[in-house]
Amino acid sequence: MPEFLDLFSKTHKTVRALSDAAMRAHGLHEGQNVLLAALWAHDGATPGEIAAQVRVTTPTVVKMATRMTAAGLLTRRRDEKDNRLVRLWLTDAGRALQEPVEAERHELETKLTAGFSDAERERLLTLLGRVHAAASDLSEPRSSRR
Amino acid sequence: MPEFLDLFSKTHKTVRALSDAAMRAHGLHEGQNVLLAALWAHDGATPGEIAAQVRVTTPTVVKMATRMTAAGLLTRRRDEKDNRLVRLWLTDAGRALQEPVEAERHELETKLTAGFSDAERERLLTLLGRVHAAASDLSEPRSSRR
DNA sequence: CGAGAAACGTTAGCCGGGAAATGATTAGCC
DNA sequence: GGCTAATCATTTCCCGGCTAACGTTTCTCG
Repeated sequence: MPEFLDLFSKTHKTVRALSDAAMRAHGLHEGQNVLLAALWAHDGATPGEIAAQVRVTTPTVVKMATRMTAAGLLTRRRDEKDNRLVRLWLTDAGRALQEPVEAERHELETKLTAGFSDAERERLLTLLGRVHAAASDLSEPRSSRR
Repeated sequence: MPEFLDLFSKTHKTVRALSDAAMRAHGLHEGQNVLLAALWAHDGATPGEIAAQVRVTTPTVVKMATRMTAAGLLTRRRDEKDNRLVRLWLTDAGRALQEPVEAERHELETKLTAGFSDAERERLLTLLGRVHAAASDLSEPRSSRR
């Protein structure tokens, strides 16, 4: 199996497990933190907006929002001016998670790159960034080519 | 949001989408290729063995095996000596996918690291490997510490 | 103004992945 | 030898993610 692909997915799996456990400690499921992050930055966003920003499909956001509403983290309300839109609003509980969750994620990041010098950390980000750019180009060949 | 965690998950998402599309071209769903790879290396393995090797839970393998059996990629047969065990055997169709699928994944890997010098590629693998090691240690603190 | 097009959210159905409970079979030990 | 332990696979139920189909509401254009 390809070296990079293999290592990359293995790494992702273990990192994801850690992230999952860290979020669970705050009563969240993996992935819900990114939806919350979108609202922390822009409360009252619509499912479509969030989906686009988080790079996920709208149905995914809708389902997560349903569960998170049931969990008391946010509320749904239709936009009064444009009744096609639905806006998601944080509850106090949802807002209260911002600081502890952000701290938790920052701590995880620190632990994962413990032992890295600033230069190494920088190199890793740069190289990963190039892979990301290459992957993005492959999935949606923007610009260039004629 | 943490820099590395963010970039890492974004990259994984796009890479995964590419991998998914590539596998779909061969009639597979994302992830099924790793199960097949396990069988290509050791036909007749049990769900538990595969799960351990692929770092996934047994139920996941069982469910995938059910679908892949229905798709004609493999067959289930209980071990004659130990009837608790179930052994998964490749069908001709499952075996026939090895070469094209491996080629496809190798090609994807090449495309993702296009433009990388050998040294850069090596650095990326090394750095990712360190993150993987750190994550593994965090999830199951083996050895050390007293 | 009114009908068709466009923009949104929602639902349904599938897949991979996990935890917990169940069921069957074998291993071990008194 | 028989009863309890351990070992496996399987089932059930969640969650995140995607695609496709659907229903509403708003736009737009004749």
